[in-house]
Amino acid sequence: MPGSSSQVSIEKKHEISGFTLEKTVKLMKLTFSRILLMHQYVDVTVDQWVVMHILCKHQQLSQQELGELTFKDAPTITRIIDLLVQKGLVIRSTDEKDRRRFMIKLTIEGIEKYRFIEPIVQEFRAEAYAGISVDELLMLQNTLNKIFVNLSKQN
Amino acid sequence: MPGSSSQVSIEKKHEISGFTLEKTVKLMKLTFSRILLMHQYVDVTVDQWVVMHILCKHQQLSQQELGELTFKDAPTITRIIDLLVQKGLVIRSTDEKDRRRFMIKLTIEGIEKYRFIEPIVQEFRAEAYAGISVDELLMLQNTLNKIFVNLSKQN
DNA sequence: TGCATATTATTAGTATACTAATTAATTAGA
DNA sequence: TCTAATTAATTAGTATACTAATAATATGCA
Repeated sequence: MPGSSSQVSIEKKHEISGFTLEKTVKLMKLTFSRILLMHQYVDVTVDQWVVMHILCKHQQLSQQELGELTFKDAPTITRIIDLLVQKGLVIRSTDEKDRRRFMIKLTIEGIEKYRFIEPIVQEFRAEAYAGISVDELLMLQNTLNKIFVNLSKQN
Repeated sequence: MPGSSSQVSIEKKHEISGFTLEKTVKLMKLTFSRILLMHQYVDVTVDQWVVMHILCKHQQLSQQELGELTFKDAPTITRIIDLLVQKGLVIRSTDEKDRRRFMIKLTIEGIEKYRFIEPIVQEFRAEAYAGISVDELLMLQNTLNKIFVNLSKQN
């Protein structure tokens, strides 16, 4: 019975909650965080590193741009930048064209620290994705993007 | 050249960071949280609801068991339970067999509230997973589990 | 041109996540 | 039986996420 089959599929579909997604992300972040902690030279958190990663890629960005690219809200960006400034890893300077805006960039020390951490990240990813083919990871990416797009329509 | 092909695949694999995973989870949680906020009767956060969900499924659990099943750490469980007790949604009672342990269960009100929220969750999931087949979601689940298992070996 | 509206960053408050430490209770082993 | 080791929950501290509000600045429109 086609209707019965469809009903079963819908119920099966709804069993798959965000729980698996969330706990996997949590474990990834937790593991990566612990790996960072093992290096004495490393004094940045996972999220601080994410910000540094984006800055290294783009050279200089406003806090707003940073927030968009890292998918973090403004107050959180402000706080992360505050901490990175304290650690001497980024510089916050005013934008000549807009006095409300700050431009953020990595210091020399920030770039060096980023470069030190990068291979650690690669190592971590190799472990996380061990035994998973590129095709499978691309499919994962694809499905996640579908979910993201679905929910972006809501916001 | 076989070596060259292998090298390209490895590089491609390492571009896929946890970023897509994390931002999707964040958007899911954020969207769900906003949907909950739209209902006046609902005064629980996403994470509080997750705890209630597990309690409804298992009737009564220790805090430790709750933490394991929700993948949350002990201090966080303590705080969430504190808030749920304040809201009159769960009861915390001592375990007769072990005086260090508390047993947690939903109140009548807690069960009612859970029942009220459940269809909201289903609705949310339907939106998040729109246009995604059951097979694709199962593959998603499968890949996530592989990552989880990979990293569980580290901890 | 002037003012209403929008924007950028910050502050404050609440909730959650993680580490470290502590206390009281339980377990394991000599 | 006694004690060292382990366990369950809590407290404290730091970091991040989200909402709401605010002040200063920029933009849009009459």
